Amino acid sequence: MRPLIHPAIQDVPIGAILHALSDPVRLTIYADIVGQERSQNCSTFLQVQDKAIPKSTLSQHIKVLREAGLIRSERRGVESFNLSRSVEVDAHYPLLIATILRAHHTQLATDAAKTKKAKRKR
Amino acid sequence: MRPLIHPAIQDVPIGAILHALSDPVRLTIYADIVGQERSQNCSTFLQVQDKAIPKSTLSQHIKVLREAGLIRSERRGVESFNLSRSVEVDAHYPLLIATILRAHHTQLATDAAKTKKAKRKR
DNA sequence: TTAGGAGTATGATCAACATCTAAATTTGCG
DNA sequence: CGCAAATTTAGATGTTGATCATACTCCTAA
Repeated sequence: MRPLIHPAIQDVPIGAILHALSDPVRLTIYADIVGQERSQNCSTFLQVQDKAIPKSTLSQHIKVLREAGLIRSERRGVESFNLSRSVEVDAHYPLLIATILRAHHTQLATDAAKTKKAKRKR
Repeated sequence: MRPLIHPAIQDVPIGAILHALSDPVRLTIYADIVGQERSQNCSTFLQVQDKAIPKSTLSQHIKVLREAGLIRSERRGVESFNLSRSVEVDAHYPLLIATILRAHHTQLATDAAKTKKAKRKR
């Protein structure tokens, strides 16, 4: 297996980061990785938003996040752990991650409110 | 011509915003619109980064920005002016725009430095 | 040493996107 | 009215992206 690619943040175009996080599945996974203190192994994400995801799909998503410089994947024995590179990203693009994640949470809350309102109307 | 679509910010998924700004051409155009106090007509952007862009392509990019809730297009006579909706976006997703634009500028600076260094090596 | 589990690579498929040319639409003006 | 200017739409094309099934590589434990 080829070694995993972990680019330096300066070499990652901002567009690649935005693209990586523009996918709802990836944004959810990434929010999870950042949120957890401990790093996560892949299998943690086999369920995203009540939807089962095949492990190959998952692996692709994680690859995109990794090659956007957002996470680091470390192999420990059989499994590999994914941890956020937010310190590095913050150093180069201050507040970027925090702001996007905040927007993500805002949206989750907004969506929940909408669902509630829709139910009330029925 | 159909009326232009200007969604409410709450109805725009964060992914749509990130996707709209993940394209380098669009990010450049958007940065320009936000940067200018006065709104811009389309023809302003016929040149982006030393590259000529056909009007129709430009129109598409502006449409994506508009439907991501990022800009407002107003027709005045024959032409249409584009202005940033940053106040509205800020209200819903605080700091999002400023942070992304800052990252964009950082990247421009970094790239310039790289080019300079590459030239020095020759 | 080998069976099994974790993750990755490959390749297929379908959808979405970026780009362009050409044609259509809208508006202002003679 | 009828033309010209600014922009949008339509249609075509090549590219990238998302998703999945399958096959593969590594590592570990029995």
